[in-house]
Amino acid sequence: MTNAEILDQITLYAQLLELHGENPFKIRSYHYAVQHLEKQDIELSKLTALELEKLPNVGKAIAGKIDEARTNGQFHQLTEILAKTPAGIVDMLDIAGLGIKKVQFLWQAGIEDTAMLLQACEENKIAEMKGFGDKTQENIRQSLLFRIKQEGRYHLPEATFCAEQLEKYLHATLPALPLMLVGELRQGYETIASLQFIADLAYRPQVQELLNNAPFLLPEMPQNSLFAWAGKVKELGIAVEVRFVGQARWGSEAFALSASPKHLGATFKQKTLLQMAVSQDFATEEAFYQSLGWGYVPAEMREGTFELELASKNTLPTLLTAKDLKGVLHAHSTYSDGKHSLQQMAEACIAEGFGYLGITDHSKTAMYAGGLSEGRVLQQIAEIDKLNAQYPNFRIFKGIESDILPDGSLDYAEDILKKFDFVIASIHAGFKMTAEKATERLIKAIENPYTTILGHPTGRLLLRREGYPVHMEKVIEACAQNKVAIEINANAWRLDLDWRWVRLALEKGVMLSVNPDSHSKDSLWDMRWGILTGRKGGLTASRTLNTFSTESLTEYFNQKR
DNA sequence: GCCGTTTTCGGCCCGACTGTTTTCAGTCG
Repeated sequence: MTNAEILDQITLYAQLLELHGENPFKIRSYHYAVQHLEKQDIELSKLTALELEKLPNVGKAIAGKIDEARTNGQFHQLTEILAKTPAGIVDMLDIAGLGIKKVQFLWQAGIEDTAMLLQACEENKIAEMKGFGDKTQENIRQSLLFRIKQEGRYHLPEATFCAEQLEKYLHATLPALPLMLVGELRQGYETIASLQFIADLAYRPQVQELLNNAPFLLPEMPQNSLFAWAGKVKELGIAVEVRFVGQARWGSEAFALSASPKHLGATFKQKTLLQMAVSQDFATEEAFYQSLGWGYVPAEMREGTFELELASKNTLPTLLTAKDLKGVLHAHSTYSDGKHSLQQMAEACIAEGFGYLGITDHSKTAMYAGGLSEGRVLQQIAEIDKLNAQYPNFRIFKGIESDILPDGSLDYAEDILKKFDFVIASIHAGFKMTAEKATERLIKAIENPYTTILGHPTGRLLLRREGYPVHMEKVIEACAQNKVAIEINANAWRLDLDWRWVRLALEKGVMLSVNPDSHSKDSLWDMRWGILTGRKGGLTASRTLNTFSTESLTEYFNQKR
């Protein structure tokens, strides 16, 4: 059992205790324990019961629950309290804008699930309840509608994990099986509803047999069509489809299943691309594009927009790949809310073959994340100097993720700001803004001479909350004017800048930076999700800040300052 | 429930923001 799974159980238990009116101090100690354990670089499932008890903020009671959870899957106190709580109430705890107190109140009022809650909102009943009001009701309604819209969608890492699991599983028995990921995951969308593959038709009986017996899959009934296997991944529920295709038509089908409707519907000599592809047998997608006299369009780019013209003129760019990246910008350490020390982060980057790390802990306003006071900034800078002296072929850049304050200013005075090599400016609080206000706030931060990179421009959390509304054209224009790069925050919950804006940023001459926003050394390669996002928008290595060599990046930072 | 001790009970208690209120409760990062 992973740390996250164990800690999720403890957090849920604490929420339920609060819902049932337990002592607040007791509840707080569960939250404290989780908060501290999240930052510990240890594997909970590997510690002995005695070692667990010795951890800070963990005593006999919590150690016992962790121990039971990892052996039995769930500790019995959680099982019991869940049995006393309607499932719909537990579900409500996840809705943005609803905390324990409000859920408690709704429960007492007889509203026991989200369907009832939505209906009550539509009937204007929530606004009339004590402690609620028009705005709260509307916020709840919006959260519920957002959830409904996102239902059945998954973040890239979990979808990718399932896809890789399936590939490994089939190849374990059939190493030579031609199998290819197609569909939305291959196209690199920010969230995923289903996994699609094509497999060689000649292997159909064996593959169907294997899939029907896969311990992690649930076949759809009735099953076993002649051309496809359908089902879902048991635990996650994500849909899976494997289509059987002969080698002769492999390219035709791969193409038909790995492009957006607009790309498929684009016309070529009075026919759509889809018609062109399926009316003939193409063994490879390359052969299909060649038959049009076009360059090969990578699956991520097949959106039916700018790529069509570039393909027809054979001027498609060579897209960014993982091996182009020379370093990591935007990472946190134990100075703020990261899990690993500055030195551990640096050494993890060295181990991955990177040439530099731009460390960017939170700034002082981000109290909840242990943001750095001026004193701590100076301390960190001193440590960076010391470490840099130790590493001959590696460089730590002094950075900060500075909060953009409500008025658009940055978080430190000039004497501190000028000590950094670079500054990522991000909004972390005060999301309730009109698009005008948000745009103005961002532009003021972009115009600050110390801002090097604009961090996660909309603040969205995929499948969880919409970002603040932004007039993105204006923000991109301001970045172009002020030579500020824009981050593609590669955390799979963000992927912000959205790929739909990458092209405009490139056209305006804005540099992009694929940033992992790492809070531990294990998440440096979250950058892979950002690479996908960039590729969808046509991002190339030369326009990506962290493909620069250490020397070029130093020069870039110096010029900016 | 955890911690720390003047060692077995008493103290623990973020802070900005929002939307309710009419001085504050609830939420959230």
